[in-house]
Amino acid sequence: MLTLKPDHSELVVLAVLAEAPSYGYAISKAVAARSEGHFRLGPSSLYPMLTKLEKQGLVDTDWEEVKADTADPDAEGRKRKWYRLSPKGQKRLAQHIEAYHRARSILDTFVAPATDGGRAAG
Amino acid sequence: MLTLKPDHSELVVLAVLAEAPSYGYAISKAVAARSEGHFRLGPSSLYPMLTKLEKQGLVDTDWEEVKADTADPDAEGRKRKWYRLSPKGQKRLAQHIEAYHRARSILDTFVAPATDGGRAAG
DNA sequence: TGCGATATATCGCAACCGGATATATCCTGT
DNA sequence: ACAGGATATATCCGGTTGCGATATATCGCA
Repeated sequence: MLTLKPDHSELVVLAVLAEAPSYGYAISKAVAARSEGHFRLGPSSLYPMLTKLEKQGLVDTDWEEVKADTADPDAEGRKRKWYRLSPKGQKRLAQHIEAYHRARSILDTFVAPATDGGRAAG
Repeated sequence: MLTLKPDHSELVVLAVLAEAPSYGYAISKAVAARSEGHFRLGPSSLYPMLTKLEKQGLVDTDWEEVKADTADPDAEGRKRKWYRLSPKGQKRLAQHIEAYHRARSILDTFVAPATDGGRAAG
């Protein structure tokens, strides 16, 4: 049973992370760049999803301290949370891709002008 | 700007109605049949949407009296609400299809293994 | 010193989907 | 005559999702 509305956002994020580990802000930019600005993933959509992915064990995380150019070695710098695709996440991505391909082929039959089968009224 | 999650249900219903006028129950069956059972549109999803389409003027409606085989001519039979795509609905369908095609081509670039452009971190 | 970009995160609203439920008629088999 | 399944439309409600608005804080540059 296919979902009529597959979670494209999750697919996209997992696909981006499949190429290389990344962090929230960079993922947001990467999605916009790769889609030539057609897809946007704002903070309010992205971060809750990343948290969800983390809870589900689809991604592993690490904090990076982006130290400022300061003399004080104890100074707290900007923090960057890196996300890596876990093996579980890779399997999930494969499932997403397969589901997307099936949904796509079926949707294509609806979008394409019908030749014979499947009249509207039964 | 593309929606990551286009309303596929609406696209499907409009596409079915583009072939021929139909009514709720038949649309539900047609969707299941054309998708070989992979897409399902149950009453609780379909009827609110048809009502929405009607309110937006995307479909025109007519009630059909499906008279039973009875002697009484005044007997109330089963009612069937037919939906026809309006010109406005045809335009909307065209927009849906165009949006779907764009979303599909972009999603394909995410799904396909990347060759060079658009690294995750930037 | 200030401002835009970087960076993460939550709140709350609206939309959507689907299970459960309600109502009523038609058709077929027994 | 009756039962049961198919036909046919419709609402209620809860879970999920997505997003605008908002909050906080640092970095880099002029």
